[in-house]
Amino acid sequence: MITIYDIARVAEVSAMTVSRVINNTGRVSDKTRRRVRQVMEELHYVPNSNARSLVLQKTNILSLLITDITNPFYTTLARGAEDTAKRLGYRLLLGNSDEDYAKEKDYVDMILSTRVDGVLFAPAGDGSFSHLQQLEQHRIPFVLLDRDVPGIQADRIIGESREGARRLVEHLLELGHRRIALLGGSQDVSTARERHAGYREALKLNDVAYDEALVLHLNYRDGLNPSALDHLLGQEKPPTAIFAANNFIALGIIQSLRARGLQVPDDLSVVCFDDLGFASVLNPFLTVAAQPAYQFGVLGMERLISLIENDDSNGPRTIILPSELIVRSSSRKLEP
Amino acid sequence: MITIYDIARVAEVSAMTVSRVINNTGRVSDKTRRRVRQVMEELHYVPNSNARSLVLQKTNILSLLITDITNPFYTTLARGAEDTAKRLGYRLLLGNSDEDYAKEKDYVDMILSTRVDGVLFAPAGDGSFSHLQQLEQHRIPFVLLDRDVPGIQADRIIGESREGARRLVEHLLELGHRRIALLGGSQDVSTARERHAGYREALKLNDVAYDEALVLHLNYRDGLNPSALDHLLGQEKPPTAIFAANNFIALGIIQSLRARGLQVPDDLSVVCFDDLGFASVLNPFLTVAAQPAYQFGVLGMERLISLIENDDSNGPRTIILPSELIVRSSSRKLEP
DNA sequence: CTGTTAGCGCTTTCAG
DNA sequence: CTGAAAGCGCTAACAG
Repeated sequence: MITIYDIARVAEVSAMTVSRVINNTGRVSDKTRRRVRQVMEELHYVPNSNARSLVLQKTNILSLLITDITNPFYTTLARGAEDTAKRLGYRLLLGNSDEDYAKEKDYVDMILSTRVDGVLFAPAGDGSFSHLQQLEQHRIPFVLLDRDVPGIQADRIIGESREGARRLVEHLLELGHRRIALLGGSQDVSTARERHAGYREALKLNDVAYDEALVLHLNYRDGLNPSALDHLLGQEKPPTAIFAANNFIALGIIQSLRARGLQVPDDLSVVCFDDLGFASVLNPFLTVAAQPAYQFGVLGMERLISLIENDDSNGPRTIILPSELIVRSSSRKLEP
Repeated sequence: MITIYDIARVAEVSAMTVSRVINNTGRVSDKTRRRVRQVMEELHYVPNSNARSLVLQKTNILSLLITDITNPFYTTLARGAEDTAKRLGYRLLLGNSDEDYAKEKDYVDMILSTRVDGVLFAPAGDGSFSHLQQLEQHRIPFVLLDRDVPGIQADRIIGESREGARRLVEHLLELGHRRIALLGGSQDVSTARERHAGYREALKLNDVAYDEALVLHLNYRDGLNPSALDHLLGQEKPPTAIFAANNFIALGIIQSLRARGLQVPDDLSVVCFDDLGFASVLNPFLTVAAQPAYQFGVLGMERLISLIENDDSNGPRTIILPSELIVRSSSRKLEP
């Protein structure tokens, strides 16, 4: 591996001068600068950023931690984050926690030992608290993405989960539905709680009683098991519509319904939070509250970098991104 | 930031002993080991992997370079790569070239300066040659993913593009189609060439003349512009079916067709290479040659790591992954 | 404008 | 079983 000393020797200058040329820092005569540059090219020199990081105490690496690399919401977000990191001159270390606290913990340890300059952190849930504390302890700047974690003071980019949920449910109410099931996420996750709250709010505003029998708390990745579905549909007054707290839960329930011969929206209407990316282009089917996933990534990354570079810390800032109600064909008017 | 010297001081040993405890190397008495461990915990010590990398000349970082982070083929692949890297104890630096040689070059420079231990490289095309040469020059092990680059000798994981294409076209031929258009990828990309070859092969085997007027070379990301489509459909004998060289080209053409009031498969059949992930679950519509994307990531990563750890270089090895023909409803029998 | 010295945090010798 | 010295590749601080 060739080092600045190698080019220093060949170019007949000191290593320091080479360093100056590389970083465009300090004054170097045009003549030596040119000579050094040429030798660097000839020897195919590439700076060693580990050595650089070690002395500068700055790695120029940022980490993006997401909970489900399969979900178009997060991949779109990742794209926004990646584009922005690249644009602003940072490298990106990717982590995928699979909604699993143990995996998340592993990544936090990796992140710590890598001495990344900052973390874009989509937490698995409230249990991420201790992981975020670790980051705080080590003074690693981070921005929370998509989900809030009680007890953590930090910059964050979050969606209007409650309002979005309310609008989705109100849409169903307007279509005449009164028995609306909520397939919610884990109560451990802030967005799931908010969407639950939005659901209740919509019912209340429209004088529809809240019925526990219509509410299930699931996992954003796995969805629903068959017997729970049996139970839900086997009630005296079964639901005529379903609000799924995210896209994957919706996909799961639609499949399960089909598997037992029920059609959407003919037999049940289904709406959900988060769009499906290009899948919705191919087949505009699901009625959704679409979040600006790409913007989550861009804004989060910009905020993180400004936090790092400008020590921009006049109190943590929260950016709230609205969602858009997109009515498609998975929801329909309830026949009397 | 706390270092081994800090814990050495508190534990009243030398830094070297601390290092030995961290790495479980050399002999250290149980008593000191325990004491050191305890101090590490108390002080929340986390090793600095930059310092470590610098002396060890090994970073434990691998890079995954893909060409389109939006495409489910690559995100699924990324998931396989990420899972495997984590399982085998490596960190993953992600890069997305957007099928753009300039961006790819930037990432290669980043990779070089990061001194990653290896690269999983899905090249943008034949023009990636010089980038791969750079890696060779710096003795960075890499595995080629999905696409081949003429002139580069390396391990690679590629799909059976030609056979997959042939089967898709034969499927259309069996349905009675004779005027089959190819919306191919750039001739700069090995998979596009192979799929083109498979298309010709299928026609030839079935005594159908190859007609240049039915063949377009596009970009895997962007697809087709409207005037080209006009031209294609405005021919004397327009196509009755379309073979799209990848999923995104297929999505684009289906949208364009819809935009001018044509229905798939009623007016034209459409088939393509690569599946659409969960989109196909929601709506099993497109007839495709599905590639085992996750396996691409897993096998590529395993191969790369074995290359690094076992210097497993009795000649580069090529792993060829088959694709599966999945017939769905976007292709149908041609009415006489 | 250019060079020397010291040190970032760690591990590899080599001694004890 | 434990420690001292040297160096990985680079840059900040200070001289000249």
